[in-house]
Amino acid sequence: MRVSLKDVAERAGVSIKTVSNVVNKYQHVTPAMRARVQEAIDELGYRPNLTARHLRKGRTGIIALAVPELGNPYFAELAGAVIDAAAEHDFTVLLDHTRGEREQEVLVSQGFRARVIDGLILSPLELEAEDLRAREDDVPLVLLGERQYDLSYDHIAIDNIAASRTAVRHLIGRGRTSIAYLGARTDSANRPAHLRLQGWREELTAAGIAAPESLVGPVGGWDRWDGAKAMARMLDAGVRPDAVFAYNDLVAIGAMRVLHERGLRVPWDVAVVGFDDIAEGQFGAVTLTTVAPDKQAIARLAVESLLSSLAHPERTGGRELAAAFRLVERESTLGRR
Amino acid sequence: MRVSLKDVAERAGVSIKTVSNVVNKYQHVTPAMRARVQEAIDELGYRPNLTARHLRKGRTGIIALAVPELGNPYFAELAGAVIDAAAEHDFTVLLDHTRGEREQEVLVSQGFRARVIDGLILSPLELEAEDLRAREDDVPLVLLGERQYDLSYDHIAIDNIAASRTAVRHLIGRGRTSIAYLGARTDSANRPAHLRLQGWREELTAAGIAAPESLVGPVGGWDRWDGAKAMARMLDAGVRPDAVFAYNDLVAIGAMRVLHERGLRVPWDVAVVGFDDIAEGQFGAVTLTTVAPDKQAIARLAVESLLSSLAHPERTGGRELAAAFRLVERESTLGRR
DNA sequence: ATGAAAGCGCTAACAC
DNA sequence: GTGTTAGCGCTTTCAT
Repeated sequence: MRVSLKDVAERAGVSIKTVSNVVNKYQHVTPAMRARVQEAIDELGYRPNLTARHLRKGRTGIIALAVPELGNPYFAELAGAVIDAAAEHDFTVLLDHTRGEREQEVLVSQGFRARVIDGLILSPLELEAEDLRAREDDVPLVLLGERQYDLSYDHIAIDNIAASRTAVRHLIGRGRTSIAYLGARTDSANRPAHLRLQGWREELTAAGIAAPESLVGPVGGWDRWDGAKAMARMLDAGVRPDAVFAYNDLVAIGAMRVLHERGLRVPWDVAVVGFDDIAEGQFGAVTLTTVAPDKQAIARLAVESLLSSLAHPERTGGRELAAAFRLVERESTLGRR
Repeated sequence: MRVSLKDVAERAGVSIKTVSNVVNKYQHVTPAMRARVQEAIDELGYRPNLTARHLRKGRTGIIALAVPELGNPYFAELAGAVIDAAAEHDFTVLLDHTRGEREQEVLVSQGFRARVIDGLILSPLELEAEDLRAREDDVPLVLLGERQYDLSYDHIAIDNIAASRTAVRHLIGRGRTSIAYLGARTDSANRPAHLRLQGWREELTAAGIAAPESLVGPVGGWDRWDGAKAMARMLDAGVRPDAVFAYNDLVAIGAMRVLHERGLRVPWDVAVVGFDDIAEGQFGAVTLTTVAPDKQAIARLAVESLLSSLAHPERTGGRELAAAFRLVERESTLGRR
């Protein structure tokens, strides 16, 4: 069996408490005693049992992060940022993915997948407010992303409407007049993309440009293939926009592939703007202009929100925490020749 | 405070043991008793404290996965596969990243970053055999990837030499005669890419084709920018291969970008093969031919190896477990016009 | 089939 | 400054 505090105490001929004091770097221990205990620790190769410590303190030092899909570079990059932000506070991160399925998201929010955590950061896609209201788990929860629930949980996101308007404004500034939006979810249960769609509509309207439904491309998901299908469907319907604003970079990349296959040149024939600023957009034959959310800030805010909930359990959340974003201009929206 | 077994026992008017029996679905409990206890559980909203259970059982149900960088889609996709494989056995996954730095890898292997885990899956880049030999942590460890240490830890990888030879053979079969290898690490401490480089060399030699050092492109890392720099350097040196075999897809994508910028057309002027089969390779103006390791198999083997170590601690590892791979042919190696 | 009690390894009051 | 002890919530003999 592993060596415990007790073993070390016996070896050093002191009490358990003294060993504990040394291990926990307690101030008031005489140097001589510290040295003696340390020697016993080294000889026995003692390593504290964190599980026991956790049981005693009621904290595990682990927070969970649940995202829809690690295959989406945005979430993979975000996960990396969360791991770093958590490490700053000596927390480790348990990672889970939900495939963007409501059922999985409910399970995660209820703690059925990981129940040894001090807090949970969840990026929901399909989760409903009622699911959250029915939540029985008392582990602190922070929500990420477009969905807004107006419940007593902190919510971290960029201003999606403002970000979308910035993207569309950029396209308008480049002289585009027929700007499609790719990434609308039609099924009533899915509202995440609504803010970005709304921003697209608002900005076009403000500029006095038409925003017909024919320029709104529905998708079944938000991956590259979904973008490709949506773009193909729009073109097949005889709609030929001179610009595309996509829900995210993956959809944009899928759309660009189809435009390429159809002989439409980006940005000359069609300009494209994505959303997320995944590294992939910096490469390819045409680099991608995109809205870049500050992932580090999102990660930091999420972790800090959780830690503050841990420190002050009585303080209910419900805050809207906004992270910054910026538009990164690349080749996909260069001016026409 | 949270409700414990004791609270439920009092409410139901039974002993702790009986409640425990119900919670753990122990067979020999009378239906009536079970119902009574269950009622108390529901009323009080009891949820077992896993930390306490872990302390008692000496297991946490958590395994850790440490990869170099989540920003590399290969590792992100692999992480997703590991999470799924672990979930099959009711384990959750703690994720960490090392940035491919030896120091970080040592810390992780020693358990300094996460010490509440039942096992560790580590994908090292810079870690040395001596680091592993000096390892004091007794948590079961499984190694992933190209590096081979021949120590008493199970190691899971595809046959890198065979995979590389398959890729190079494919290029030769397409009529390419000047095939560059992009992704050699020159600093002596870094050998991960050696197997793939070796495969490249072996296959060319077997085909009677020259494999001059001028066709070996050194890199500082294995990201897109590294691939771009390496390709640019080679072209700047006046070397003009008609094919490129890259260490991984990211390097290949970086190289393709430079080829595009220089007006060299893929696959017509230069064919390109990558390694990893990340989703990104299926899109872009030119889709990428690549060696596809079976990520699900790798994840499954890693998790199973760990569980077997847990079940049989006496059995030392040291096995070489091979996962399958296949060549996925896409546009980047289509025949010449 | 159910109960009593010990103890996993640790921390934190409290005592000396 | 150091020792004693209770107890975190659970599982697990051992009784009954």
